[in-house]
Amino acid sequence: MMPFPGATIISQLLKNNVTKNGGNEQFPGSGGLSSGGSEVHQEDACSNSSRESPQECMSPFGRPPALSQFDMERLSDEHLRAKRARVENIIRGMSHSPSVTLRAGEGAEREREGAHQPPSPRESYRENKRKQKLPQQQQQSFQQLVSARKEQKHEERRQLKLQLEDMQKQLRQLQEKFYQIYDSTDSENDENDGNQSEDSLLSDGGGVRADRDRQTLDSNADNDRSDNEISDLDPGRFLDRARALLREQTMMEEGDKPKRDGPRGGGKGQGPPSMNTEGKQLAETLKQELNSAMSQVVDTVVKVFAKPPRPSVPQVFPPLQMPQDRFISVNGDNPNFHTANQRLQCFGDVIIPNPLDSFGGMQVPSINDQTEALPLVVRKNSADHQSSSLPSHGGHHHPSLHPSPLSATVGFSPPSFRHPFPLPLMGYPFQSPLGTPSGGYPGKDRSSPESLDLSRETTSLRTKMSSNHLNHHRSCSSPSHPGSASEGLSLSLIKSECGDLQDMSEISPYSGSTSFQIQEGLSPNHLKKAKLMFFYARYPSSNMLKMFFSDVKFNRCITSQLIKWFSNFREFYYIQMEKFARQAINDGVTGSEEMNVSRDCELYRALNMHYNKANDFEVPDRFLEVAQITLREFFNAIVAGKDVDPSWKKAIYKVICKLDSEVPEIFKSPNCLQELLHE
DNA sequence: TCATGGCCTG
DNA sequence: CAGGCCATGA
Repeated sequence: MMPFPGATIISQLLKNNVTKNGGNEQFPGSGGLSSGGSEVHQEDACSNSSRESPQECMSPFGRPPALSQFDMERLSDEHLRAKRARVENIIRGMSHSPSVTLRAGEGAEREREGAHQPPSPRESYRENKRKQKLPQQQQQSFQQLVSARKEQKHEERRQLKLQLEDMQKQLRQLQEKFYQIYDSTDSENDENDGNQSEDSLLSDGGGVRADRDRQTLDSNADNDRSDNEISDLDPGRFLDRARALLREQTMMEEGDKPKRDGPRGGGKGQGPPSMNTEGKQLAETLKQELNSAMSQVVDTVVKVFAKPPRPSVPQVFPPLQMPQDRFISVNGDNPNFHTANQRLQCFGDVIIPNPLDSFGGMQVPSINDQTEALPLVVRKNSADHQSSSLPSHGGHHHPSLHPSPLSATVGFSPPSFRHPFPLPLMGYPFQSPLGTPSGGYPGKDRSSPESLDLSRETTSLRTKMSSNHLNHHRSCSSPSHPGSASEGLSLSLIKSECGDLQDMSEISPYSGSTSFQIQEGLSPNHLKKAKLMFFYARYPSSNMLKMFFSDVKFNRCITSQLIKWFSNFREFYYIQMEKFARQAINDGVTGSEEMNVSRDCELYRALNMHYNKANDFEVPDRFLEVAQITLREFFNAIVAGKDVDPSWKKAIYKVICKLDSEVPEIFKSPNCLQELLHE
């Protein structure tokens, strides 16, 4: 509703009626409204009732434009005035009727003292509601009435209220008049009419919220005669009907008694032709329309008067849950862990736009069909040929070459990286291009480091993007040609590959620094390093881990986590072994010696994908041997039916754990990743 | 009792 | 990959 509904609504209501009536008819009760007072006898009662609670009329708003606006409207149409005068005469005549007076008085009485008769549940609820509102309204009003000017406005609003009350009374009287007409024509058969009109009075006197649908329902419930069609008819048409009805009534009273039969005299069957049904319908519909209009007006005014003094309703503005709470709870006692950016990304359910989104429409390389023909495990005699036939040694993969169904999922990168470690992970020398290797690694000859970061990350990206597809065809044999790949890729792509690493670099105050620092947690790079170490050692001891992760401040938790990592690595490793061994058996392999593990076979690819996803590390040959041994162990055990024993794998584990080789010294360097991956 | 590994599950 | 649970061995 608008800020000035009290007045605006009324005029609007009347305007609508004028419009509906084609500008020729006027709302019957508007005469009383326009006069600024009431021409009816109940004026005193109405005034008293409204003055008794002046605070109810107060409003913080300015002077309602109702009167002037209204008068303008009235004066603008002389014709309407004439018509209105006619109706007012009727009303005046009605007001002398005892029954009308009584009922109108009851209406006023109700406002003053409450209902003498048991009110309908709806009305009693509404009245209680009103009474509950009063104290707050008074309180708020006194706070606002600090100046005489406001007092004046207050008075004006009260006047408006009075007018509304007058209008209400007149409408009631009009209603009553029609009920009377109806009663006079159909008195003996309609015992419900009294209650009906009473209900209408009760409901309209309170100004319940104007709900047309509800009123229609109520009307239908109260009265079976009510026709759904009727309640939807245009009020203007009913005003016409009302006048016709009145004319008819007058003529009937003056002249002879008309016949009660009529072509449409069905239903209750008593009454003048077209009077019985039409009168009922008219009464019904007019009642509803009046109720609706009155309820709307009164309710709106009351609502407007009541609303401003109560600025804060708790239910309207529930306290916002501050995201900081969640942040604190998430990060516990280490609020310095995240930068502001990081904090944003920590709001688990909040999607933060990040550079990774730039992949949205990106396309990934398609899967090479040739991979489907790759042997599960490379048979002894054919291994070399298979290997040499692969076209993509150091292959160039151009991401935009082939659109693929994968593009949809690949492009949807996770919006945030969840740090698995509760403690700060600062200072780990990840592969930042700004970092410089400090460890003197007497390594093999490497390719020149220029643009190696870019190419390496690009290769990694390529791998990562296709990581969902095990059969993705790519170079398996030689990670020593990484520099040739696609310098054209944008930096954002490269950054996306770093993904979690990038997050780490963003939050680390030591970002770009080569200085080492003992860390209190394991970083993603530590994980990567551990995976590479797995190529040498499947069962590293805790002491060995401490040696190779010297940049980590070891405690029980860190050790357990590292051990757990290797345990998980082994789990995956053995699962793959068993899977491929069973598959080989299903494929008809009869002897374990038929199986070789080469860099071209699927088993190796699966393993490499897991431990060396970026394929930027040259897997030692020894690992292939161990893998082959493991595979054959599984094969033999399964063929021998040992897998019926629930602990049949333990024997294999015993064998495999002895096959660990020494981890190269370079892994002891905290910068080993940079150095290793530069090869 | 602790450390470790395996298994299962989310 | 991590957590929980259990079994095992020192």
